[in-house]
Amino acid sequence: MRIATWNVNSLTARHDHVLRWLAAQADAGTPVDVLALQELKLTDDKFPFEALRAAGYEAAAFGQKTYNGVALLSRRGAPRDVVRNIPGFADEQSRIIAATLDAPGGPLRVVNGYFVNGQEPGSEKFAYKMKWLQALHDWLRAELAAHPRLVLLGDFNVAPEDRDSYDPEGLRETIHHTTEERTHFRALLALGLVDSFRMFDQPEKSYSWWDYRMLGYQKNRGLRIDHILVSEPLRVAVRACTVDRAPRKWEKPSDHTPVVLDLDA
DNA sequence: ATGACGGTGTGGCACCGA
Repeated sequence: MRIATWNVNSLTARHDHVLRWLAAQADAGTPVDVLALQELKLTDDKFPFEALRAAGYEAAAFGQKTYNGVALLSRRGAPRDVVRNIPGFADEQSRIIAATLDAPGGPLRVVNGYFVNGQEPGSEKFAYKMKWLQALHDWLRAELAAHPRLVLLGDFNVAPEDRDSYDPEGLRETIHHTTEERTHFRALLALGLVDSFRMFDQPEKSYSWWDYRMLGYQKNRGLRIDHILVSEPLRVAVRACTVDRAPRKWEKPSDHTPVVLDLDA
């Protein structure tokens, strides 16, 4: 069971990359079972359900015009019991889609999030980020109680530790690096979630996002802000978690690249 | 302190992302 997350920075612009990457994974003998997408930047009437079905995936989408938007793709049947955004938290922006998906070891609850960016500490957007993170935390407590086999993944817009940033000193207490954001990240772990990437030895300077500007990717000036967290009952089933940098090298890439979880469940 | 790059929209640039 392979589960991946990818912020595509417009599904319209990255439609071919998504299909190409899924096909490449299948050709390599390691097909992706579930793919969580963020930053679709399109409305649901423009979502490519048919093209994905032809590629073997059923999808649930939650889009909006121009900004945000999330989707879950599954090659093991249609997503069930779909929840859009955080229940009880009024939000104009499409940032969460959760669903139950079939896996060999039983159903999995998958929560896909495009977390708020927050722009700058002290700004209104940062305040929104803090409120959103608190609401997510409070809702996940109940979601975990109802669904012990849970995966939380997506673009968290938080670099959890210094080693998740190319310049932790120079960027100290700037966006993605603030103590407040990192405290929220640890609060999610305290609910009983594990950062699957850090269950394993990883190459130093492993990132999932690189700025388009100033040769960010070529210089490996990146951040690890895309994460896959698993609930405690799933921990023993985790086989690997890796960053696949291949699509970041393709022509007109997203600034994010996929993170992949290999789960024996 | 600013802009660099890229996507979107109904534009002649501005806004947003991270």
